[in-house]
Amino acid sequence: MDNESKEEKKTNEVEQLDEETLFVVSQTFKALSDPTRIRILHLLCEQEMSVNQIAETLELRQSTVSHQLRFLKNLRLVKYRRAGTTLFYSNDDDHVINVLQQTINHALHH
Amino acid sequence: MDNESKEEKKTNEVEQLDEETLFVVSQTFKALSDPTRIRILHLLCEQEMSVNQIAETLELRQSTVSHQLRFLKNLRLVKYRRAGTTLFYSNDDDHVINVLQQTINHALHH
DNA sequence: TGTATATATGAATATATGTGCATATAAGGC
DNA sequence: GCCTTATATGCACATATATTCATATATACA
Repeated sequence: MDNESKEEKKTNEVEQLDEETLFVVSQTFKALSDPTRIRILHLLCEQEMSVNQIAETLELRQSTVSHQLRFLKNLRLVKYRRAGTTLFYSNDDDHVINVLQQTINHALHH
Repeated sequence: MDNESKEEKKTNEVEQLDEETLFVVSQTFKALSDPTRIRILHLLCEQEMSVNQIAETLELRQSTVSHQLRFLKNLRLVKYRRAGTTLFYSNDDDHVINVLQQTINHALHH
């Protein structure tokens, strides 16, 4: 009989998720569960943008955008580069962006 | 010059998401943003299970599981089949399950 | 019809979350 | 240094969410 490994399951038994994995996964999806954050990430898929540009494009308050960018930054989903007083934000997690695009396309074509 | 279509973007301009798409996408990710629902869906990936089986396996109250299953059922992420007084729940959306597994694997191997 | 078992539901509660206002910080130009 | 511009942050508030208890519903069976 085969030895058990983390990647395999026993007969008829599903491995349970450890707490850390559960936390990371739920946090990731939480980032994608808010319409404002989805709009921001969708913008940043294709180009980098300053906080004010994002706010103007999406018709949101500057503080709202800044708050959400902090959220996304903490999860390392976005990064920024400074140019004077302006911060240009951009995508920093291809896996998550990919998952987002997949799901958007799935929703659009249905 | 090419005509514009819903699927293409103008030069340097990202198409904005319509409200319905935004709602569907955010709801989908909201379903995956809670640890309890993740655990339930992860269980149901591989096998169908009754409400009580889920509750026992995950050490949750019956009512908690039932509430979350209703949530997942409303989004058509799970379905059930009746056998007497017992309801066997199972996965009903391969796309979402796929996205979940992808992200779990991404989290596990990092 | 009555009882047992499985599941669903409503109300209550504690907690999390998103947004806006006001203000702080930071960088650049004068 | 002062002023302007861009962004971040703390607080307050309204709303959403997850869980629990108690109870309702539904099916099977004697």
